[in-house]
Amino acid sequence: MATRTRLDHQTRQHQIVEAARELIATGGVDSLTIRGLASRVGVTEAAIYRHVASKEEVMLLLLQEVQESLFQAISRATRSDRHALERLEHMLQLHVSYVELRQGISFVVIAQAAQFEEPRVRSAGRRLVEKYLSLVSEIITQGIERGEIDKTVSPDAAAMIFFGMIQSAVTRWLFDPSTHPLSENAVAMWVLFRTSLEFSDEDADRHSKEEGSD
Amino acid sequence: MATRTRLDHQTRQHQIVEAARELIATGGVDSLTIRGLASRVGVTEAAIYRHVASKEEVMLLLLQEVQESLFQAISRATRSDRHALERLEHMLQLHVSYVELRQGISFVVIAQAAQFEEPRVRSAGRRLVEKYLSLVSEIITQGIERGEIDKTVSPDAAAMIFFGMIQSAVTRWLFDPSTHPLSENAVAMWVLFRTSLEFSDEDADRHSKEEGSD
DNA sequence: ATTAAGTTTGTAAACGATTACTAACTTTTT
DNA sequence: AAAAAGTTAGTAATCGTTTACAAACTTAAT
Repeated sequence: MATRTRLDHQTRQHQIVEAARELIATGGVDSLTIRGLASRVGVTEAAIYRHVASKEEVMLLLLQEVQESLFQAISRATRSDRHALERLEHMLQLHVSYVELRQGISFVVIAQAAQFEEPRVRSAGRRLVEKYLSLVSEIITQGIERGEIDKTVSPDAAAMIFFGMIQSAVTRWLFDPSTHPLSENAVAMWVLFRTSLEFSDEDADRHSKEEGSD
Repeated sequence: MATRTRLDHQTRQHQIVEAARELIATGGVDSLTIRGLASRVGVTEAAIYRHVASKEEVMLLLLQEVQESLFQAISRATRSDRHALERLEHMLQLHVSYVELRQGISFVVIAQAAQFEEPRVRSAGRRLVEKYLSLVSEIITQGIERGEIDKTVSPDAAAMIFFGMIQSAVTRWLFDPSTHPLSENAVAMWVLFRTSLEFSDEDADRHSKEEGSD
């Protein structure tokens, strides 16, 4: 029988990133230390450096992991065969579930990256935010082209409001999760926000046309 | 003249809080250290403890200062003789100016307080957010009562979107101030968001006073 | 098949630097 | 004189990181 105790490099690195995520989730960014990582992974501090160059790299890997897992989580909402407003609502719901599952780690990591001095960490955080905004903005742009969203809507501004809705909901939720349920607040905001994306009643005849290719 | 030493004490304490603000503004929350405070105030580290019990108290005082200065900054927009939408727009503008002036420390401090373990710091941050939301919510409620805002609007949800707009604008701005001007993005979002507060065309009682000036 | 060399992954122990904070003493203010 | 506010000098603890070394496994040469 082969010995299973051996773990390859990538697995360990992944363990480290996961440990980083758990540390931050339970104790905030200040709880992310090499000692804490070592303790949680179950090895010595020096062993951490076998799989990671520095604490800064842990932060970069974590940022990368957050980006991948977040976009993975909301990917189901981006199928373009649905109505734009439905996609956005679904996306909001998936995003909220993701935040709850990961205990608001994305918010904390982004806020931390924004005050980092180190350019690589900063730009990793910046790219994450910009990529998210682009995704939302694209859905809205497509919705306008298809006549599902009012054409006077600025896609970029709408994307920022969408992102901001999640930020404000998470902020409140981080302070007091029990009295500020995430999905409840998110839904309440969405109900309001979607009215600004929908058509005014003046142009109501156009929205009922059948969708045609090209 | 026999000036009270207590007043001097408060002056020094105020210097310390201001130094804390500057440290965070330039280098993030990690830059807030007793050593850094002492260096900026121009005294030794031990002298800091003559006016402040602990670093935690610095954080509490800073939270308090942020709350006072923020509400001071936006107070001009809360005069109830104006149209609710005008008040909100003015408030957004004043808030944005405040963030620019203080280099976004309100955002940073709130995000930090949200991940603090210490209950006093946490609840100080929570109260700040809740007080802000209440203020916005009240303006909207008043606007509904006066018939200036659609009565189907949920004041609490609208307040959270309002708060979220600032958060998303500041987030982007912290990452890249030059390419994401704060007020520009804020105005773009406001233009969109206000449409969800205004009346639908169902009630043809057309209010033709957009500016409201006499 | 055995041996030799190389790689990977771990350890124990320490590194210098920095953290928040304190005790004891001196200076300044009232 | 007494209180307030400053200093010097130090604490123990923790930080990220490095060094020296060893066991385990892989590969190559004999």
